[in-house]
Amino acid sequence: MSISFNRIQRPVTLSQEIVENIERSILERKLVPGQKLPTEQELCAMFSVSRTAVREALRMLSAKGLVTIKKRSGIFVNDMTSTEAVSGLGLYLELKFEKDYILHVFNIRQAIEPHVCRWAAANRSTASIWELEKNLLKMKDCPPEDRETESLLDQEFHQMIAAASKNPVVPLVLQPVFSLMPRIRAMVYTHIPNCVSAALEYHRRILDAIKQRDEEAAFREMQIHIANAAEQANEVIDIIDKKAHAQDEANRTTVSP
Amino acid sequence: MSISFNRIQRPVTLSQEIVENIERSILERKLVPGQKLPTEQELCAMFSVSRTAVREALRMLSAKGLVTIKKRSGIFVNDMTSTEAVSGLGLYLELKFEKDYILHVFNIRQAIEPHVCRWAAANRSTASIWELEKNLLKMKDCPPEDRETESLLDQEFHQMIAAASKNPVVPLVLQPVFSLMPRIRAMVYTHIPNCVSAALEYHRRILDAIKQRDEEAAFREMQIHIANAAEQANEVIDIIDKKAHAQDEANRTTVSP
DNA sequence: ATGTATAATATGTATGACACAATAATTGAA
DNA sequence: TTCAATTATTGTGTCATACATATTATACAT
Repeated sequence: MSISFNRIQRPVTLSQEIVENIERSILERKLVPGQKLPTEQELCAMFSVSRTAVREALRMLSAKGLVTIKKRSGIFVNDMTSTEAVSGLGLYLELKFEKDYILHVFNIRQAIEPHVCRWAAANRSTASIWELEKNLLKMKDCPPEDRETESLLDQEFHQMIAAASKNPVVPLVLQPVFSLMPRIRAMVYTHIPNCVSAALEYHRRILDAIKQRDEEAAFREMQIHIANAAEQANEVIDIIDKKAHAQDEANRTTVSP
Repeated sequence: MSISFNRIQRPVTLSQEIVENIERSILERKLVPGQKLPTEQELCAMFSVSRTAVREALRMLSAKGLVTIKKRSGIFVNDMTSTEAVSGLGLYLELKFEKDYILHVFNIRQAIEPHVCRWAAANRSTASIWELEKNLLKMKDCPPEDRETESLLDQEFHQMIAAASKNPVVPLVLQPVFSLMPRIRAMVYTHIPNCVSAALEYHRRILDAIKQRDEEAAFREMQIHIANAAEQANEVIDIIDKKAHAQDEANRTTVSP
């Protein structure tokens, strides 16, 4: 392995320095969420730099999700949500995704989600039960051919359980999984166009367990649900591999007759 | 609860549009990592906008980690790493951290890491074994009073196991956990200044299991290791709570004599 | 071929200007 | 006096221009 050195960028740009400065202020709670920052002009004066530098710094901060720029109104410290915090993940996975992520994702789901479900059973509020019931109703009313909606509801169900666990780190941990699922589902549907979803029944049993605060049942039912989904995913992988293989054969025969 | 709607910012700024445009090109692989983008001037011409708009767009893209701006040289499409992808997480957790995250993090670690360790035992390469051995040696040589280094090595060990699992989603999933651990460790050390770490022994047993490809043992040993760490963490929580309580009492008596 | 000096290039920063929407201030009506 | 409509002000969005300075390429000398 040949190591490589990165170029040394000695003098940081002004805008970066401004970014770091403001970022530090936010981290140190000198600037609190919702608070309005000084105007561009004032910032220019404070840092003794041009508006160019200040504006570029503010754009970077907004791209990072630390501030919100309200057009022609002002710059405000943003109350970062977990969703924004992991927004970069979506882009990353969009770029790096490949088909064997399907198995990897399901392995992880099998490991984590039953536990999360148990915690949900232990800590769920009545409000979350209500939300989950609503979700189930919507799924019941969803026409079987409307895959789009069904996927959304399925995802929502699992995310609501993550929230119901009352462990604030769980949604962060599961974010990569949830980011990848739409793509995985799309792949499943393109290769098994007329697969039938049994999500509704599984969700019903899971919700019942959570409702009754039956931690063991919640764990078990979620385990069963994910195992079933994983099985489906495995079938898809097989089909994709077979198709790829067939394609390969076809190519070989045409290339070297 | 009165809901509130956020203002709709219809006319997106020019720089935003440019960002979306270039972002799309990167996502569609029209621009590949390492590739140099046109110069600012050329981009101005292509989009028919001022240099201001282009520059602000480029700054946002660089803040998002999609491009790297080399000073006075050019703008290059960045090959996003998973670390960059979740860089926003660090900021978020810095802002949101509170003491009960300790328990939440350990709950999650108990749920996930044994599984990850099992996968590592199944899929580990000889290279990863070597790396893990090196880590263990360094930890053995680490003086017990050097908490800083020990923490780093401990974290490294767990991250290396995550990598050894050969599941590319695992490091992403565990990122929030690893982001929080330094802070948690710092808290432990401030409240139990002379606690003694038994990490070395546990790590030894874990590595042995992985080396022998003994999946069950790997699972079990990691489970034991994390359970032990969680126990310590619980003690710390107790101590903190007691201190807080004592402080509370003190305040009460001084305020209302 | 290697190293140095020069020129061309691209980004970094500053300044000034103006459009336009959002807010604040003012005015007018009930 | 209170509320609504109008006007004024403010602050951001965008453009144009200029120059500084570091990087890269070119040419030249050794």
